[in-house]
Amino acid sequence: MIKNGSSLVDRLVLNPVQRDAVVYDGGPELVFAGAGTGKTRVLTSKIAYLIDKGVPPGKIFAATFTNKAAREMRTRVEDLTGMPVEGLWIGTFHSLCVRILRREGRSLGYVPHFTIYDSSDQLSLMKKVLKSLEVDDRSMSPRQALGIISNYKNGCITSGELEGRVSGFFEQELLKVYKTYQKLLKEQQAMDFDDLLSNTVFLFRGNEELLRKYQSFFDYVLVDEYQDTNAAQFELIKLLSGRHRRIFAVGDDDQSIYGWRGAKVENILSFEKQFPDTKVFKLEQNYRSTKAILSFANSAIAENHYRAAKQLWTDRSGGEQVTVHRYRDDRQEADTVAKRIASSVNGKLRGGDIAVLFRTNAQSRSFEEAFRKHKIPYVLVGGTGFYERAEIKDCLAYLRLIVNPCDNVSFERVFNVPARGLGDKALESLSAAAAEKNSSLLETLLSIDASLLGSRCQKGFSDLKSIFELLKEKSGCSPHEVLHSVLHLSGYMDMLTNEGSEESLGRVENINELSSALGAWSGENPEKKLADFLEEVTLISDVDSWERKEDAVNLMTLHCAKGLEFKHVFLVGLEDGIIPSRQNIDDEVKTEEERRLLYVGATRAMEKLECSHVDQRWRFGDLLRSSPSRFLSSIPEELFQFKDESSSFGQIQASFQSRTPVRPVNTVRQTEMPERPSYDDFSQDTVEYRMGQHVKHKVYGRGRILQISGFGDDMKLTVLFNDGARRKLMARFANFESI
DNA sequence: GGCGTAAGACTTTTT
DNA sequence: GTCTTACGCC
Repeated sequence: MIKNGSSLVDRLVLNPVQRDAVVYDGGPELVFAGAGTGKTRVLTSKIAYLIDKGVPPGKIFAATFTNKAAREMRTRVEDLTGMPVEGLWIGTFHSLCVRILRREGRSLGYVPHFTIYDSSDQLSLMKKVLKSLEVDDRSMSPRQALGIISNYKNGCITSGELEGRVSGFFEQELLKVYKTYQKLLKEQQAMDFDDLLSNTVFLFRGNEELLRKYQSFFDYVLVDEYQDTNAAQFELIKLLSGRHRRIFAVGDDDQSIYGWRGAKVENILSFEKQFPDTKVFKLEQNYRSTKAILSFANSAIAENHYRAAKQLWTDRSGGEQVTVHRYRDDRQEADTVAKRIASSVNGKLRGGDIAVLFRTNAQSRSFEEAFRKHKIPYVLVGGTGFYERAEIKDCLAYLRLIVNPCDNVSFERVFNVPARGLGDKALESLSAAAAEKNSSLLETLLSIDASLLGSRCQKGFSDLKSIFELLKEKSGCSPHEVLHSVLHLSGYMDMLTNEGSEESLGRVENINELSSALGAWSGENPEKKLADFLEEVTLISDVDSWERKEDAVNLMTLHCAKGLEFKHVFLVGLEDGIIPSRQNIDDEVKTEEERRLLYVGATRAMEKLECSHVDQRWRFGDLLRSSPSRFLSSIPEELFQFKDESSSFGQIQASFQSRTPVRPVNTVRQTEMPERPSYDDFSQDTVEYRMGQHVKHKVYGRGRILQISGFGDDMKLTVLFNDGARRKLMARFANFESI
């Protein structure tokens, strides 16, 4: 396969710009890599090139966006170099940081086997924090508090730094919450996702010697998807490459879609300022899509102002025209897409070559139903993952407690599962004892006489105590055996089998699946421990476990689709309020991110792109009317073909824009829609309402309309009144007074 | 003091 | 439509 004598760089299949980017070795380097321009190829070639030049793999730090990308890149590098690349630091920022924190976290007060809290664990902890601080839950919701704290952490701002900087009651309150939340995390030897990044930064900030050690430990710092790095990741990169400045970043500002998670497009746009003497390469030749698709995507993204100048091109001329379909409702949309897929799949085009991409997970439902109905195999990427199921989380909570007995969140999750007569009062008395001993709940339970806790729950406590005593003895066994013991000693399996319902049978099946997954994992990683399994399971992402199946159509969100490609792509639900999302529609910066999301979706397609929007969509059990996405109206008509299928005859219409006027934001007005005979009854609406409209109610006073749902006699209005209450009213009974 | 039922909130996107 | 929370019952 490999010609002897030729150097590796000659064997790499690269165009001139790609090649220049791979061999450049003169300091900071930024590669703008548009969609489909061979970004992964450049990155893997670069790593292979460095290794071939004699850089030990262990001296390369390469951050990718998903674990899947890391796995694939490792394999490709091994293919290119022809040898295993032991010791290469490649992974997501989160997993690379965990690796550093497990080694060095002691100086931050963490044991090596600390627990990683996922978002539901975070929520449990935050609820506890707000309760203990007696924060009025009307002024601050747990989610809101977590969101703000997450922003602080992504910016590496400690609660200490906030001190003295905050004013106002809410901020003072929040600071207390932030402090308590962090204090509890540390007491429980747990970190949330944000901590993994920020704590690594704090570790290096606070320890010059350690920083120097890691600065010389890594000779090269490579970052994929640079446009989606946040402030913490940026600082980490800067710290690690501080000595040698050998930093190589690849990204595409047009594909920055994680701003809501703290990612900063500025990182890529101001890279040259941050790292002087940067050499910039621009990959603009697209090898993925047809010209028709690329023109459509280019035109959509051209509306954005905040972006680096560039223009993707391809020498693949022509291709099938992009189509935009209009459907009556989301059911028709799903059904028609399913039918079209069924008829287009053949020997050359398999289900696995096709993807249906949507903005929100909720949209997947109608497609799942339609695919089942038409017997089309599909895989849904994401949604509620296996490891988020209650029974799986319960099992994992037991396992976590064996690894880390300080983990009170896990303890509270399972201390009465299966039910053993322990409730709030029992927890209260144990908590009090734990506070007195300055110890965790489980450790307290194990160390004290159960009879000291309330008389009523003694039996339960002594049962629980002996369960964990027995489990402790098993902690030296293989992870698989430990899980087995958990399931049987805790009574969890008995609980499910005794119940005997269909649901509990499903749960048993899931647990068996977990058990075999753990067994298989142990087989593949004999040297790894239970703690490693728990870590992997927590840091796993939706796409990580996705594998293209030959015949299964892929259903996923636009975010999940990043980095993937499919021959045929269906971009569905292109409506105002969906994309751009309702909560981002009034904000210019956020709307630009939504447009990039559309761009990401469109550029996933290789041969055929089919877009759609619907007139009405079910939401919360109500039928909501929608209008085509504003993004569509900025794309020149000649770049796509519009097909109105909302009346079931699917006649082709010459023009998109002339038939479907762009309507003002969120107005609900039947008459603005093009004529649709079957829906004439809408016009019976006698009163018109707008989102945001101010109204005055006889009883509740003044307020503002937040949402309108249903139509005709069923129209419901959600109104936020000035007394702070949110009420849902039937429009026809509302009888608002004139203002 | 725990357990079951009904109203209530709720959906953007995820490591 | 689904998951969470509050309340009343046993």
